[in-house]
Amino acid sequence: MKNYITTPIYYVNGEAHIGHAYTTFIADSLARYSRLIGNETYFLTGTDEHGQKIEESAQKQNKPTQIFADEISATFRNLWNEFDISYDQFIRTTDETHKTGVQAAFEKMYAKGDIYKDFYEGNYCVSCETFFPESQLMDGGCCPDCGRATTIVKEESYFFRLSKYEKPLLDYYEAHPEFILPKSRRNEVISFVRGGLNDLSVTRTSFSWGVHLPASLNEPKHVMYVWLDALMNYVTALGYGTDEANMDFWPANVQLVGKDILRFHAIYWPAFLMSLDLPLPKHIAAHGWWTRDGEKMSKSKGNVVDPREVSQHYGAENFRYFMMREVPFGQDGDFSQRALIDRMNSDLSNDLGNLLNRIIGMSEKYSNLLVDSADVEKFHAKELNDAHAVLATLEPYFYELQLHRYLEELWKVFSIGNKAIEEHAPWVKIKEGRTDEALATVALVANLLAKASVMLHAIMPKTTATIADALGFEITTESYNDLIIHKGLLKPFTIKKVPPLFPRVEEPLMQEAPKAMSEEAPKVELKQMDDKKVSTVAEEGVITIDQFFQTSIKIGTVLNAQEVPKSSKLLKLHVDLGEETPRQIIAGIREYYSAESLIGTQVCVVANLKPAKLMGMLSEGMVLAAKDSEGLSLIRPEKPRLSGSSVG
RNA sequence: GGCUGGGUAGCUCAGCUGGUUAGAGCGCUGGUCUCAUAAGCCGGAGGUCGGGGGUUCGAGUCCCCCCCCCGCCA
Repeated sequence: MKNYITTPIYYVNGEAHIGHAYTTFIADSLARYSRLIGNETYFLTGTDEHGQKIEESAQKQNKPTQIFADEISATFRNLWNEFDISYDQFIRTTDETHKTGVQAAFEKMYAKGDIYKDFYEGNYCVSCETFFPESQLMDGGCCPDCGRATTIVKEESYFFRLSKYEKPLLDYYEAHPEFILPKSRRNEVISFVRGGLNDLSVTRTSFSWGVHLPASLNEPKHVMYVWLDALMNYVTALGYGTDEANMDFWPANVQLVGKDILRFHAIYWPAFLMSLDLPLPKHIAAHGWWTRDGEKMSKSKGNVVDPREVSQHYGAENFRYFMMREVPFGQDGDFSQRALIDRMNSDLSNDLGNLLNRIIGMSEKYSNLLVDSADVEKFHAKELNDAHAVLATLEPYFYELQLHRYLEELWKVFSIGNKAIEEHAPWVKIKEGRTDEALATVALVANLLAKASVMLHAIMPKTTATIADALGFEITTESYNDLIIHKGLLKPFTIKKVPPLFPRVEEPLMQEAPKAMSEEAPKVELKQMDDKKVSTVAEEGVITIDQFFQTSIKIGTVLNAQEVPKSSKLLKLHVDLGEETPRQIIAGIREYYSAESLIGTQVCVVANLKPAKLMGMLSEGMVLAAKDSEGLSLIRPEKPRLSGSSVG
């Protein structure tokens, strides 16, 4: 079977970040898995280098555009090389073969009548390389995507008849429910297409850094729209429009994209392919974003995760394991050193690494490091069966891109191993003279580790190669067939003593990201939790003194305060109300008060409010504050009072 | 505002077409072994399944209303 896997080509307007790494890790894992199980596999990545933005960035740096593109492109390629990404080709849209291929495609679409010449007038955002209709612009004519100013551009342009493909696309989505993954994204695309598709302007005359139109059209002023240019890379890489050398890999099996560029890949791209009479890829798979410590990453906050830095401190494959294991495909993930460390310690050190050490230790003591599978089936048929049952369930997860589930299931094999050792206690058997039984248990675990390593190989290629080496075999398609498909066992071997593969990590190894106070502070209405209660109690806006005193307001001293992750509004406070334990109060005041500034100060707290959960945390009270258009002001005692003093 | 998806243990989530005491991993906690990376194994605590109505012999699972969160579109 032929299997073609692609990442998007990355735009060379900035350096690689965790998002690029994530996409590439997934794609690499898919490619490695595909090769392991014996598929003929082609894995493509590369860089997208055309467009006005690149031209301008190069000018700013006073560099020829090509040199600028060369440099940034190289940073991506170098990073992937450092990460041992197993790409078969690194395409660049400035490659001559690519340009030729795109021109061939353009010619074909034109000949078919899918591309025609007209005029385009509209508000153009240089940064996003996109025209926006008047109705979509923000105040002052700014771009709805990036917020930068747009300019009115009228230019001669060629158009692609996207409207013609509205119906065929909808039919295709309908007939191929697995085309767009995950499903939630599919709904978005369908509803977008149902809203109607306009023809797409696919050439520009306002700049020149792009693929020129085919000579046959004699249009030297025009260059191609970057997205037409860029999307075509997936087939020009296989030789479309040139030597066609690898076109038998088309259609692609999985084309990975970030959720931000799904629309281009799920609408424009299949429409282009239909126009070219090429089959559509099996899956367009959109993954989510990463945040850090619950916050969006941005350069201005200085909390961007540098994949190189993480890998230097924690190990590239550990990082990679973490990303694959932590997040269901399509969902956003959160990177934190704590989460990474927890994963490494509990999954890698405790379950996997320690298990290997256990059998190294035993075989050294009991059999001079010799491991023989001869008696495994005799004494451990059950464990072996259980493990094979687990291994047999794994494959679909990979095809569904559910790598986190894949790994979760795979880990059951290590659990079987750890339990088997416990249950059969080889150290006891040895004392009883039942050496063959003890050694069978060791051999069982060696085989479990071997099998699991094979299945983990796509995610952690180097680490699993080390394990395999220690267990006297090599991870290849042959050993996959032998150990997994045919449920074979390891030949007798001498186990190699290796130092712990995953030393436990106790403390964060990297400097923490600066805790950014939300500097943009969007004006959002604070949720007044008790608005409704007050209004129901207060008929006609008047209450009795008794009703008022139903509310217990007390003076509290803030002992501790910290930002609530994933929330721009909330602070978590620990407030002393003179009770045995301080109250935890989640207060929506973060936009106006920093956590530090509150510690040690006094506030007024509604003490008998029914506890409520905010962002999953219990809030045992409400801090009183006054609010107007200027913002929020906490109500505080004029002079310090004892914690717990009542107000009224 | 319109349309998706979702709100289940401290955290991250599983729970197919409604059916015994609602599950997993991590975390917490009690116990225990000693081959091992203070790892492993066994046990435990912890959930009015967002709220309210309804259908049903029976609802986390179906219907209606409401609240909240993410996303897409306006």
